[in-house]
Amino acid sequence: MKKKILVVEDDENIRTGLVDVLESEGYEAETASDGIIALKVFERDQFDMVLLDLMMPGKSGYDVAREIRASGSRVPIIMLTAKGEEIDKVLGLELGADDYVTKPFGVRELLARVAALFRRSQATDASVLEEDEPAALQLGPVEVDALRYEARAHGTTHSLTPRELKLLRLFHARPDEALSRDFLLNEAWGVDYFGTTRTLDQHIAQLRKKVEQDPAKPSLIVTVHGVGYRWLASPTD
Amino acid sequence: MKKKILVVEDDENIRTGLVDVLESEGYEAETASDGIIALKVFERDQFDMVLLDLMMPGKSGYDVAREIRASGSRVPIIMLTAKGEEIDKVLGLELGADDYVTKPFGVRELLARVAALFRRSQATDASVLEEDEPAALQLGPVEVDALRYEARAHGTTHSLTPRELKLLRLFHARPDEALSRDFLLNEAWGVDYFGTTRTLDQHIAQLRKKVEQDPAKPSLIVTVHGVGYRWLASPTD
DNA sequence: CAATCGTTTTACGAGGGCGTGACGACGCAC
DNA sequence: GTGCGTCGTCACGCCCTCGTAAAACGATTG
Repeated sequence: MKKKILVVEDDENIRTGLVDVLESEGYEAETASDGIIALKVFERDQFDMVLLDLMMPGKSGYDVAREIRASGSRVPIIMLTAKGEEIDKVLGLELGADDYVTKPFGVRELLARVAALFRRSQATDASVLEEDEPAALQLGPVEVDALRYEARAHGTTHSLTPRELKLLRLFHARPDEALSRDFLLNEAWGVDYFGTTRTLDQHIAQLRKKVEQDPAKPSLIVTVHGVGYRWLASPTD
Repeated sequence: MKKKILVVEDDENIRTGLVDVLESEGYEAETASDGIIALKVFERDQFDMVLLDLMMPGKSGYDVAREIRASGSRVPIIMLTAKGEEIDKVLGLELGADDYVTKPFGVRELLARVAALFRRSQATDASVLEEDEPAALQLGPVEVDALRYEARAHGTTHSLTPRELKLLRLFHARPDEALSRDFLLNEAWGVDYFGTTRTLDQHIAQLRKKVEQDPAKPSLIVTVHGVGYRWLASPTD
C-alpha cells in the first residue's frame, strides 16, 4: 500500500539522507549505489517511483533511465542533476524522465516534486478507479457502485471504505469460491503486511453489517472454518 | 492516422508533461525548446497542430505564430500563456492563433481544447467560442452563473472566486462520483502545482460556506474519507 | 505606500478508519 | 461431553485524514 521508491545515488550521505526524508514522509525507500545494481534491484522488485542520480560511476543515470524505459516500464522517474549539467538531454522522449531536481536541492522542494509527480502519474485520468476495474458490481442481491463508494442491499445503501470496496472486488472476482485468509490479506492489504488475523474478521464483520440481511446469520459472506471466507453467489434464502 | 502535434515550450517540465499527456491520448508529439528551433522543425515536418508558449527567450510565440502564418500554413495553433499576459493580442487575425490556454492549466482542460480545435478546424471556419464551458450550471439546488462568477443557493447568492468556479465545474462534469484529491488538484490547479493537500480542503470549506445549507453538515459536497470529495446530485434532505 | 482580495500556508483540533487484544462462542475431532 | 483451535464481537487507542480559523503571502489597485 505504501508507495515504494527506488533511490539510485552513489554518494552515501545523500543516499541515506534521501531515504530518511522519504521514509519520514511515509514512503518506503530502497537504494542502489550505482546503475548496475539499480537495474538489478528494479528488475527484482516493483517500484512506484525512481529517483535517479545523473552522474554516477559506471552506468549513468541516463543509461539507467533508458534501459528502464526499454524494458517497457512507465514508472515515474525523477532525475537528480548537478547544476550546470545538460538537462536538455535529460528530459524529452529519448530518455523518458518525468521531472528533475538540481542539486543541491531543498528537502521540501524534492518532496513537493515527488508528491506532484505521483499526482500527475496516477490521476490524469478522471476517476478513482484503476484500469480495468468495473465501476459497478453486482453480487447477488448487492449492488456496488465503485465510483460512489456505495453498496445497496435490501433497500438500504451504505457508504463503503476503500478497504471494504477492495474486499468486495475480491469476492466479485471469484464468487462461490472459498478464499483463504492469506489470500484475502495479501490481496487487500499487500504482501508485506503482517497483521493480526483478527483484522480481517473485523472488516468482514463490518461488511456483513452493511450487506447482510441478518449480520448474525450470514447468508452472503459465509465463513469456511479453518480456511477463510466465501461469497455465496446464489443465496438459498 | 495519428495526429501530430508540435509542442513549443522552453520550460522542460511543462514540455515533457505535455508530451506525456498528449501521447497517452494517442497523439504523436514532437517538441522544440525555443522559437528558432520550432520554425526549423515546423518547416521540416508536417504537423496537425501547434501548441505554442507565448513567452520564450529569443523568438516569442507571437513571432513564431506570425511566421507560420506568413509561410502560408493554416495549421491550428493553441497559445499557452501565463496568467496576466496580454491575450488580446494573441487572438485575432493578425496573429492567427486559434485558441489559448492560460498556465497553469489542467490536463483535461487542455485535452478538451485540443480535441475541440481539431473538430473545429475539420469543419469549415473557426470561431473561438468556448464551447466546452457552459456559462450556466445547475447542480441540484445550486445555480451557477459562470459569467458573473456567482452561485445562487437556498435563496442567497454568493460571488465565486475563479478557483471555486473551477471546482464547481469539475463537480458538475461528474456528479455523484467520488473525485480523488489527486484528480481535483490536477484539474483545478494544474499538474505542475506543488502545494499542500490542505489547500484543497480550504477551498472546499469556502465552497460549502457558500452553497451548503448547513456547512457543518454538508449535504451537497460530501467527503469520501481516504479518497476525495463527492457532489451529491440528489440530496436526500 | 496602504488597502484589498484571492490564495496558500500553518497550526491545532476533531473525527474516522483501522489494527489490536480480551474474551466468549462456536465448530470440529475424539 | 471434553478439549482445542478458530472465529465473532466488543472496546479501546493509535494514527492518518480532514475541518477550520488565523496568519502570511502575492498580486492588483487606488
